[in-house]
Amino acid sequence: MKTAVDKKLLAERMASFPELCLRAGIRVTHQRTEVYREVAATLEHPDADSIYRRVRRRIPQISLDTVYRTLGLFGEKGIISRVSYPGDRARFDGNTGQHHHFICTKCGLIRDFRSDALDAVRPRLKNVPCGRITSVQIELRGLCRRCARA
Amino acid sequence: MKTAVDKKLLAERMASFPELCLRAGIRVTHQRTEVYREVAATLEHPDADSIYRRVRRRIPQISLDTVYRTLGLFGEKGIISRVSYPGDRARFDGNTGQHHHFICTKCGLIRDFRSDALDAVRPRLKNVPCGRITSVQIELRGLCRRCARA
DNA sequence: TTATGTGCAAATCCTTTGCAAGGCG
DNA sequence: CGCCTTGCAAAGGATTTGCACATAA
Repeated sequence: MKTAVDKKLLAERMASFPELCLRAGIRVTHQRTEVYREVAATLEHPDADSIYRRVRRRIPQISLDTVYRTLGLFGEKGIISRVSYPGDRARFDGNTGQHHHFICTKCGLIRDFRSDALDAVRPRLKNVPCGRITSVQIELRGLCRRCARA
Repeated sequence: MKTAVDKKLLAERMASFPELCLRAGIRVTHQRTEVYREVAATLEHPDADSIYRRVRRRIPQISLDTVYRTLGLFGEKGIISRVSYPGDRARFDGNTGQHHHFICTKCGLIRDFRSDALDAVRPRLKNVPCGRITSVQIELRGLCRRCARA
């Protein structure tokens, strides 16, 4: 299964990183750049510890708490998004565009997907008895192909 | 805002509890009955500690870990459902039927809702490139009426 | 009676925080 | 240079676990 982001997309994301920081009013540091790179480079929705381990390959002396602080900050500023599922730790996603999630209930795999059919649901939500709606996200749960086979 | 489940619905849920345990292959105990009652009685999606505090009014000597174990077990067996949102602890919901969630991004309020329009989306998901889909859940994020006013 | 469930206490895991030193703008 | 960031170490909070006793079936 494909786990790495397309090389060109990654390059674009990395190129826009200083701009993202500027708009967010935060400084560009070596640590932040590498944390962003790891989140932006994978389709796997890694947790904080995985990111820590991967970033250490480039910055051996980085500390786990810096990774946590950085991820929390990025999440707050909308530079990445934060995802969480019952019984699981927080996970992070470099894809901040409109998308939905498929979650395998057996192995925990999370996969982004887009769907025009699903996006079309949005206008139908006028009659839902809530306040002001800012986002619509659909979660599909089930078994991924690999787990379905087993 | 309404926070308690309709009396009649609660009575039905309590009446079906022994049956639910039987099907799940677990024993009916005083503690489990009261933990279930608290989750089944509220629309508020309480966390483990709230449930602990409420159940203690009926069983003062119950321990927090029993509440955790019970909630975890109920979640596994599908007797209640477990919900979680980024940066928040686990929360529990006595409504196991098909429904969706509205989440207030400011105050954390979670509200169940049903929607035929949303349910209609389900058949359109054939072409989503995932494995076998067992549930479709839609999450609306935004501001609840109270927060929108402020 | 016998497998299950409970309470207690301690452990574990994830995450956050205070503070002094370092580095970006 | 001044404020923002980092690393370290320690704290914090939620949740889980081992074990002996209690209890539902």
